[in-house]
Amino acid sequence: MGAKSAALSSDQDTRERLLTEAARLFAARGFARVTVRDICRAANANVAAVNYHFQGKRGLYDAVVRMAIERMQQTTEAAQEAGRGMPASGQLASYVSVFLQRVIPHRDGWIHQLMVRELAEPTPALQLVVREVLEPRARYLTRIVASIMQLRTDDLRVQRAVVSVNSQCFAAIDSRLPVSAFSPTTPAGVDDLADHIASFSLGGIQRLTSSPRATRGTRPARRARLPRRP
Amino acid sequence: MGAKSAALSSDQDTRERLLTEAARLFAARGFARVTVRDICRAANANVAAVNYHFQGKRGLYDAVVRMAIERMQQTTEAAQEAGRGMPASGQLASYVSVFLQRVIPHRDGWIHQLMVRELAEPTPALQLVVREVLEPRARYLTRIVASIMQLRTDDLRVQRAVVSVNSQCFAAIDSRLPVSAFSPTTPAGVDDLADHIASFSLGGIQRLTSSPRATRGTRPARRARLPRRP
DNA sequence: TGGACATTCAAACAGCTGTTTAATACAGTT
DNA sequence: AACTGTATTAAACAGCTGTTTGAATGTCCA
Repeated sequence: MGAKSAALSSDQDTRERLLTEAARLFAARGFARVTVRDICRAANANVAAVNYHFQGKRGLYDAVVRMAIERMQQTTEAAQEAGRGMPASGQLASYVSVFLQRVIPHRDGWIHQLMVRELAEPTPALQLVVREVLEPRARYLTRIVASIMQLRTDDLRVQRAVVSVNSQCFAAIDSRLPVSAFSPTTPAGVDDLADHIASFSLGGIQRLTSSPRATRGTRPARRARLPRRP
Repeated sequence: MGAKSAALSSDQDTRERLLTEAARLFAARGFARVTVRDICRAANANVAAVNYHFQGKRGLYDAVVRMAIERMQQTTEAAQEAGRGMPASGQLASYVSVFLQRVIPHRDGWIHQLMVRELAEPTPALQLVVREVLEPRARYLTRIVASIMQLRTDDLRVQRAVVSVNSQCFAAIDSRLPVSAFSPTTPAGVDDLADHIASFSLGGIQRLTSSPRATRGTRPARRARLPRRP
């Protein structure tokens, strides 16, 4: 290989520097708002380097997404590992906790910023993320919830409960809205939040299980037919 | 006014046509991926029309966002109206139901597509959306939840519960992921989903209320000042 | 050494971007 | 009739976009 071995701009080679800076920039500003020249300037590389190493801007982006997927898979694995041997409700709490502890603080930030953007303007890469990360996580959670509710994993009530849990986790990740008491700053705060989500969710699941339909006595009458515009 | 009265391309004038097509396109593809020329072609208008009527692309986008805000405020109002006179738990269910019924089906789709994109790459307009739509909704929900839990509205447990409820509603809106049993197609399906979210949430709230201390030793504490960002 | 190879570089390319311009058309008023 | 202000138009503008080029590097192995 013809690397310049040492000296000069950095100790990692150009390809790696491009990858690092591209991840940071794509996450921070989105695919369309980052120019190849931005990335190359940040990575101390020539404009042509992106095309040389990644066959274009899109190729570089795909490489970044693939990098993100790997990291997310590690998180999935860790979250499952932490609950091994526990009862289902403990696994749920454990999953939520590990998930938040890993994702909220530290510097994994760029990954989820990137994912949020990818969801907003999906590229072919999104399909890969869904299959390799999101679906496995959902399957794992589904097994847990089904176990708690003592229902089949393909029961609609189970699948809805899973989404209810998942959506809370995602809300905790979204740093998009400045609002929300869902943005803890300390590790203890993250633990607190994880406890809340797990507890809230277990309560919700319990309610669904005990009364497959309807709410306590406080049925909201029959639904007021909504008027209003088409 | 110097409109061509009738005939020709359409019966609404250029300004309105631009607004309509811009809303559709911005929602479908995002701000950066829509060109002024795209919009003008779709609206049968000249390229310069955008600058003439809206002082530029950004001005047109702002106008679209303002349009979206108005519609969303109507939804907020309707959701609150529907629960008037009910007990708090009924108001919660009612809020969720009206919210979903209005947002999920039919052709309000562009509004929330637009919001998702705005969240992903915020413009100065986002601040307006937060203040005029999101915060009022959150305040209303907060009053309801606080009433159910019999706690102050500024109690951290209340605010977290509100986010838990809200995040489920947002998940139901997000049509971004093909996945999820959260994507009903019929009005009855929407009702079902609304029931689920309301029920799940009431269960979660109940659990939080009955066990003030979380599942672990961590204390929800008395009104820990909410961690504001520096 | 000298050729083979991978990598970097400055420069140029073609294309699209939002915006401006200056000319024109047309309704209503005087 | 001429004047006025609004609205539309085709054409051009300046700037940035991702990508390509062809020459110049440096490194390794025969």
